[in-house]
Amino acid sequence: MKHGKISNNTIRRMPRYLRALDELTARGTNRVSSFELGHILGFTASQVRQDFSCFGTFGQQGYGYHVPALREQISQILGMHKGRNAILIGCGNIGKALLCNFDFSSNGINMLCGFDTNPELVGTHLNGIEIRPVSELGSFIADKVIDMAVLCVPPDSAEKAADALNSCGVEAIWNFTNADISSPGSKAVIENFHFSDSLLTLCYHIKERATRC
Amino acid sequence: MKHGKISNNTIRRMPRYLRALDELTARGTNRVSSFELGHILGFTASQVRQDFSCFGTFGQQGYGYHVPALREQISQILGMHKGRNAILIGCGNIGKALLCNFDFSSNGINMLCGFDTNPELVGTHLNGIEIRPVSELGSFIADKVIDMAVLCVPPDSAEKAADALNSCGVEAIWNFTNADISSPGSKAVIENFHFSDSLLTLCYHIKERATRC
DNA sequence: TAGATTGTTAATCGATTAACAATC
DNA sequence: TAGATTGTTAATCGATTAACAATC
Repeated sequence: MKHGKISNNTIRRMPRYLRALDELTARGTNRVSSFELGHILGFTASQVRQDFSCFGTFGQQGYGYHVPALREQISQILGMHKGRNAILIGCGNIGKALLCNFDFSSNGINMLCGFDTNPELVGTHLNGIEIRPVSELGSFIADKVIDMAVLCVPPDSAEKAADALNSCGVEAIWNFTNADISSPGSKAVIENFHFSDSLLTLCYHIKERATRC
Repeated sequence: MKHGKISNNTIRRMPRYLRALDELTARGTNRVSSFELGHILGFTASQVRQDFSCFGTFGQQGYGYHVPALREQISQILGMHKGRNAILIGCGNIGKALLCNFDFSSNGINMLCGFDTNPELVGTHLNGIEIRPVSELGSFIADKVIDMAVLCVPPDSAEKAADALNSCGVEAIWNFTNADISSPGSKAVIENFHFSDSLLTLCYHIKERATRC
């Protein structure tokens, strides 16, 4: 699978292709053209082909793309078969909702355990996942490969928690703290998930629409 | 406040400026240059000035920007003072976490009530917000202005729920269903919040990093 | 074979960066 | 006044779209 530097826009479109392909599979569709796939997602056929061509050649001239094969290719591109180990820090409302609700395993993630400072939570299980005391974080990570930490602590503890994870050698942080964590020496990849950024964007569009009418 | 067509990238940067300004305020900083503000967020000074210039002139030559004034301007741009009315559909784990956890009011949103089909939830309150039966959705909306619906139903009910909201004249949908809702006749603005898209992007970066080493 | 559709190269469009006169 | 920093225009860079030869 060739590739040089892939643009961020292209990378962010890959999970959307995956979702569209799953939808097509659910409908029993076996074959799709770049035009049709683009149409589902609101992209041009050109863009679809351009995106895929960054990673290799997955289609067939005159035919299009075989849905199950393309889905598999994209899932490879995204590294979904790697069985990444993850932990979750901060088992308050959001952390709890993620542990109980989000299907980590179908996205290729093994959620090993949660961590919290609250003694009432420590020792309990959420959706079969044990909650451990944050004090054990270092020793827990020490003898394992932890690819990802899902960070759900309150905003004011975010920076400190991120530093701790960085020094433990965690590869990636999925940041739900609503604080920007930008530890200067940070080596981990950070994916920020800011609820209010998304909400405020929506508010802007509501306002714009109102002033146009 | 002049403006023509603002690029999507610029709009999505506005909430981040807001967050950076709140951080500066918390530190007691009263004045900031485009360079400093950009530095916090990883943008160039040029980009910061270019972004703001889409909406007007908020700075002062030789001085920079007055932090509280700029914050207020951005909050105006985003329409945060409008007191938008919102409802939440689907009070399962994610819906519940949002109702209990997310500070709607500090983002200028009045969360009026939740809706669910589960008779055990109907009539209860979450964080002081009443849960009503979905059957009452139409009549509830009928005599009010509902600017936004936060959609937290299971993926397979997403399309149907979105259609219902559309026909009630809801302006905007904040979509947490992990399904793409793209009702062709849809007039509402839709902001998708897909957990797995974000997670898979992170997985990609982990994989890339691993293959580079 | 004729029709369809790919992968890729070239053209266009838009967004970011650089430069600089204006001015606080 | 001298220094700093804006707002804006011009230059560059990158991403999207269009076109088309290759070929299933």
